[in-house]
Amino acid sequence: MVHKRKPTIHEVARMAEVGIGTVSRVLNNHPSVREETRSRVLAAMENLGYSPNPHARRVAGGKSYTVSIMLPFVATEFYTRLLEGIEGVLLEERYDVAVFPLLSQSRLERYLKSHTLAYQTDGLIMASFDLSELYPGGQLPTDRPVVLVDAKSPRYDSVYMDNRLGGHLAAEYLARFPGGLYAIKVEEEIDLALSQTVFAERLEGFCDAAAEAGRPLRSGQVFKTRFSAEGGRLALQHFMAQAEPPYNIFAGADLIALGVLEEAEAHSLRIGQDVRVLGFDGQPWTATRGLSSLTQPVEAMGAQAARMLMERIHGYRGTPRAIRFEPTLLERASTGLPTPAYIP
Amino acid sequence: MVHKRKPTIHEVARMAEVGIGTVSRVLNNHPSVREETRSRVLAAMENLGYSPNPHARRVAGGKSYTVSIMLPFVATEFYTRLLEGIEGVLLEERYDVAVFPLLSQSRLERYLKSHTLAYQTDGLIMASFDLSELYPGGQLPTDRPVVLVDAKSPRYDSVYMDNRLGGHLAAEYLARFPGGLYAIKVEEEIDLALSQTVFAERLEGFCDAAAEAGRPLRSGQVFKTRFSAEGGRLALQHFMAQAEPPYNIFAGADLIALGVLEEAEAHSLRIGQDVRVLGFDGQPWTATRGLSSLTQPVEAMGAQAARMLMERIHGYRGTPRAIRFEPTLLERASTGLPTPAYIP
DNA sequence: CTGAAAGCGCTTACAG
DNA sequence: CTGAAAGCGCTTACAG
Repeated sequence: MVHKRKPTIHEVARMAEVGIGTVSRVLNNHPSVREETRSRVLAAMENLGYSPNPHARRVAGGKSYTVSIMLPFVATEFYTRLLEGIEGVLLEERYDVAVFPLLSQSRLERYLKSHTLAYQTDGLIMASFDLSELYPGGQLPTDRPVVLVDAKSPRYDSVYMDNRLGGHLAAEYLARFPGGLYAIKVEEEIDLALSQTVFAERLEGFCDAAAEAGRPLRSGQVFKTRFSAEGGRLALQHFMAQAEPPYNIFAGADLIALGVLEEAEAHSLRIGQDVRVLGFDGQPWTATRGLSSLTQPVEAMGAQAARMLMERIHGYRGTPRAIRFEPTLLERASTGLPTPAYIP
Repeated sequence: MVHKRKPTIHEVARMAEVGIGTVSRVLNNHPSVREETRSRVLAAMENLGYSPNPHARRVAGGKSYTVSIMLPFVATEFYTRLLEGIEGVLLEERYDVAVFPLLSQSRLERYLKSHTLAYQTDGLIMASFDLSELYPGGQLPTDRPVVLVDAKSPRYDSVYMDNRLGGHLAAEYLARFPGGLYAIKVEEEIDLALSQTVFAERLEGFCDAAAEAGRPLRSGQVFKTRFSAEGGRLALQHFMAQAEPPYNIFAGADLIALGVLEEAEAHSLRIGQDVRVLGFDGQPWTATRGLSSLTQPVEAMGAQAARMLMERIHGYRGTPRAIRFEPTLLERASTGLPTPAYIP
């Protein structure tokens, strides 16, 4: 496998019989290129298997055509889906993506120093960090455009989920069923200022709405655990030691709800009757497990954030915008919906 | 805060009263620069707050001065520590680091395509992937140097931990105590070919050595769970339902061992007597919890991998090397070692 | 040991 | 609409 040198803009220009300036113009979607010329250049690129050298573009143009995404080092499906959404629109815009999993705050600071890669990019998407806690004034030490996702700030464009509303919907829904109301409180062990509050918000919404429905939760009806399926198992054990079925459980997250399902099965409790459990997130796998869940359009949130960042990069200067997303309750077998007949 | 343009090599040259070529030479540690000249240039850089533009270096020199690290999107302390070790030596060598959390195989392939950032780097460190499963022939589609860490391959330099030995040591140690021998099997849910086998290896080593010691494990003495502290709690519950104390438990990972400790406390079992539990990893926090553990020099493994990669980048062409690291048994209160008196 | 110059692969006014 | 040329901030033979 002999590696011939990558073709450059010059070879493309020669083959398309134009100047290199023109090639550069089609590369950058410059409007003033005749359609006929453009397609000739495009054909030459295709033919040669040409792709522009990003480093050269950065030196010459002062732009990097890449965007940094900073997210907590927390390997949940949420971030996988979020990245999927973000990268989808960025790659379409021919932008590259550099992901920076933040393992600690010292890392954030290093990343933002001028000589590192992260700083050399054209914009920044930060996920799940409360900036006002990280920096006085809530302003990052960068002059590049910034968009927050799964977080809010008066200073930057932000895209966030209304987790409290999700908790509300959960309580209103579960309160309709016979039996006790229960909730699982997920402890967030993220250190430092990288604290997240999503689970706390969901639970608050749940407790508020439960009280409004005349069904306030006592402490025995809330079980605290870390984020794991096994935590859901422990929770159901705990509730079973307190009272008889049926149990109507708001798990706070799909993963936890999965554990509740597993433990219910181990005790031969009837799911959807003795135990009703409601997750949160709407992970793809909940469908096959028949798990009811408050679905989040995570990919859409990511895409939205990416689009707003592109607008900023392209020069938009308006005041910071905040886009709120709402979770949707999806009923399935785990809260009693009959399993639909299989229709081929 | 007015942003003045970053100083370039020209300004440094002028201030140091040398040519730009000389500045470049000290930047690259070229040997033929007089010591007096070098320090004059260094002083000018310091003075101006100069740092080289990495993109320009990449275009001009054809090198990127950055290394890609690919690792599974699994947020355990193991990877935090590994990165710490890798970045330590890389940053010292003035190399930048791009981290690529691999969320799926399709991502790996995209990353390795020629136009993306990952491909533009001078070398690649891959953590925890079994290459032979990912690619036929176990060879990555890149001509850059590659080093594997927490993995092995006949084709590339690799740095790995002898997990089986750790299991052995655990069994030999725990078999000395009165009471039954137990183990926790951690299920690895990593999808696709991104499968990991570390936990399986630890357990195999444990079971082999237990059998050799005349104490083979029956199926009731092994509990299967996902990677979570709550899994450790369930495990102890399970063992308690099988037999009376004492229990000598090999947890397979510190996080799981933590759950065992928590559950033991909840049942007022005496830790170090009724329950002896041994973790794996040697996480920093095990010290304060008095958890005995098989410690892994994770940072050292990372550093070793980084050094080997730098050698390759600098032109070393020898046959692939494999460096094996060994875990060390660290005794603490959780296996009965008396808590040491506090010495101020 | 060191300077001047050519060159890396692009972008972008400047003229036409 | 498009070409020729200057320039981005470096590296690296080439001469001294």
